[in-house]
Amino acid sequence: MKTQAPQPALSARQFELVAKALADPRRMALLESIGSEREYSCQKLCVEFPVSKGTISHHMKELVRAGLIESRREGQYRFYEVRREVLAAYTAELMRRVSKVGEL
Amino acid sequence: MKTQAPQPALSARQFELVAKALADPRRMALLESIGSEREYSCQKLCVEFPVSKGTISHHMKELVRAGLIESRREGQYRFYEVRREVLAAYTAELMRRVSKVGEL
DNA sequence: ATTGATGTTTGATGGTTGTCGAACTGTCGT
DNA sequence: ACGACAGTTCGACAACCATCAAACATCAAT
Repeated sequence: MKTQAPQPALSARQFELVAKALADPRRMALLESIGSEREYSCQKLCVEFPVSKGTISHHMKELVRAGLIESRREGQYRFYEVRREVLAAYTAELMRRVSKVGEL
Repeated sequence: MKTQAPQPALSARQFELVAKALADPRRMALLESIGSEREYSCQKLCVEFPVSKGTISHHMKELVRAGLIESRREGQYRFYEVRREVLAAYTAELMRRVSKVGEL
């Protein structure tokens, strides 16, 4: 019997991508900012973080690639949103992988 | 009201170390092997993984530094054990950091 | 003490990656 | 069409890191 809602289990590939994406402090900080509101504009990130636009763009590409962020375009602006289900799936898979067999 | 047992909250520093430690696939694999039993010898890891002793030692140092592994010496052998509370604290902190304010 | 086995440390190397600046693309007003 | 603003992409560079081989340290048994 399942006690948790059936998360869409990450592929081994995506698991790696998420882990890598979360490993960089700057990327983690970006993720946190975006997560602090329902959506977050790229422009706002560029103002908030002391790095070049190019660097922001690079990091966002990685976060999207990992599936942790969904991006939407609105005119000249781009908006980001955290996909918490993916993050939840990652943590679930993480705990699952280090659980002893035959233990809860 | 708290629904979860109060985990010993990771420091910002340890949070980074754990994220970094989990980012390398080899290190993750080592962690999984160790987690598959109550304890795991370094020797067994050296046999199981197709990398040099030096490399294993390096990875284990990182895992210990992150607090994910506890190591114990027994005669000429060294044994490792996963610290699941730390892993749990990491995932908890991870979810906490990307939760919107005023949302469950 | 000498040998053999287990880990650790060190130096070198090749690959990855975070960062910048600049060039480029795309969109909105005027 | 032009200029201003928003993002992306590219080339280069420095820092980091996974890996190896070899030297070193530690322990056990002969």
